[in-house]
Amino acid sequence: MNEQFLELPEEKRLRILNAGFEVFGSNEYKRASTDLIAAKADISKGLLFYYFHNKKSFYLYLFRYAEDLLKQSVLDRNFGEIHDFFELCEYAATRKYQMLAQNPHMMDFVARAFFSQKEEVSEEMDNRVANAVGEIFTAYFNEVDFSKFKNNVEPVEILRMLTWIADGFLHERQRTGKQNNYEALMEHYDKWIYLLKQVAYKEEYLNESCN
Amino acid sequence: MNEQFLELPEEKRLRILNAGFEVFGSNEYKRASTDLIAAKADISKGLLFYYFHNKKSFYLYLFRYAEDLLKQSVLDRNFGEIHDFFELCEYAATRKYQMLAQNPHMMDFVARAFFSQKEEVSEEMDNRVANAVGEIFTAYFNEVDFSKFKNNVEPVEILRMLTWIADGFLHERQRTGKQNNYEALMEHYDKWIYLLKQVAYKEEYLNESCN
DNA sequence: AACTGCATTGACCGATTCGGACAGAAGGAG
DNA sequence: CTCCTTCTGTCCGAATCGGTCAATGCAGTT
Repeated sequence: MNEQFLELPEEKRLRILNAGFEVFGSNEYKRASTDLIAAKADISKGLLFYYFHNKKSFYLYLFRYAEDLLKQSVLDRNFGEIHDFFELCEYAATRKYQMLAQNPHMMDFVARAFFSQKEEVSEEMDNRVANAVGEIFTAYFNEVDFSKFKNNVEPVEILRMLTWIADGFLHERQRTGKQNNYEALMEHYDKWIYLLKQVAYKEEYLNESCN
Repeated sequence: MNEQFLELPEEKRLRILNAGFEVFGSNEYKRASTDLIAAKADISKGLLFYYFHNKKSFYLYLFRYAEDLLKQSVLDRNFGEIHDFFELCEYAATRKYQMLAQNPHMMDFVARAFFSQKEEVSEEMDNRVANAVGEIFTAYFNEVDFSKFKNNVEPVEILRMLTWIADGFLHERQRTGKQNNYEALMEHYDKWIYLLKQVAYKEEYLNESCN
């Protein structure tokens, strides 16, 4: 990468990055053409290759950029102060879907990068991906009071159900071209939490405030 | 389509169809190359174009073929005799995922055909898709006794949650390269039904046999 | 053996697309 | 005007694709 790229006015820099996220996010690597990226960024292809020596180095720059942004967004420390399982779920979901709402193309890019196997970039990717995933989930639920759960209910199972429901909800709305999907999601989220809390928590914990 | 295609020995005919499902199922239309289809079917490209005059007509033949198979599979009439909501859910899921297990490539193809917008085939597709979807869900839950539900619980919400959980489960296992995904799914399915029944049904219906 | 008719092959073609190179325009600073 | 950096648009060789077609193989008939 040409260092001068970092000196660019932010508006232009983001235009280029977002064009990359969009095109790499909706096409596989080989078919994501630099022509299209340059067009979406409203610059010439020559300039794109002036800042990034070749296609692959641009792609890898985008990946590291997204990686940083994601880490930075996930690893705020507020979650350490939340002790109720469902409260923490809701907090995490809020943050996750806020980010999705703000950077749709970036998340497309990340999702695709995740699943790109056997492509020309994958060699360099595989290591990075493996790391980025594991780091997160270990610490997250450390401060939660699991004694509220019934003995025969596995908290992690409830978490997975909740995640799948939210993702399914979102996926269906996107498929049918709906709007305001993230707002709608968080509206439903409380309801799902309420239902799952019924079956997961011991009775004496069911009446806690859920604002 | 060349009528002689139908006269082919079944093994060869299915080889060609499955190659088409696989390649169209994992690439978008333009990038799904007839070279690759012919190679996977173990025939020459010339022969493929001998049976199907061009790429598009082959694609459309595959779509109609899949459409027929799906309808035929969904519209058996057993579901009319099931009156318990969760029993019917499980029955439908079993059939759905049996089909998925047997025809993975075909379902990839269908899924992709669903989402292909603005591609060269889409004009011919849009009508067919719209029809195929609506026909199914209206009749399905007609014979179910909804009086078992608590008043503040919406059956359709429970169904959606169940569907999303199952799809999420399956997607995660496929993503992580697991095996025997459909068997594992149906093992978990009972557990999810049990949990959701707790919150959905009135108390007097909770002790029914669930074999 | 020779002929016939059809299934099947694979080399080939023109069109398109792509990554990348490069000559030079544009434009500000002195 | 000159110099320098930024930026453009065109061009090229390589690869890929849908589709064609002359040639081949091969079963059946005479």
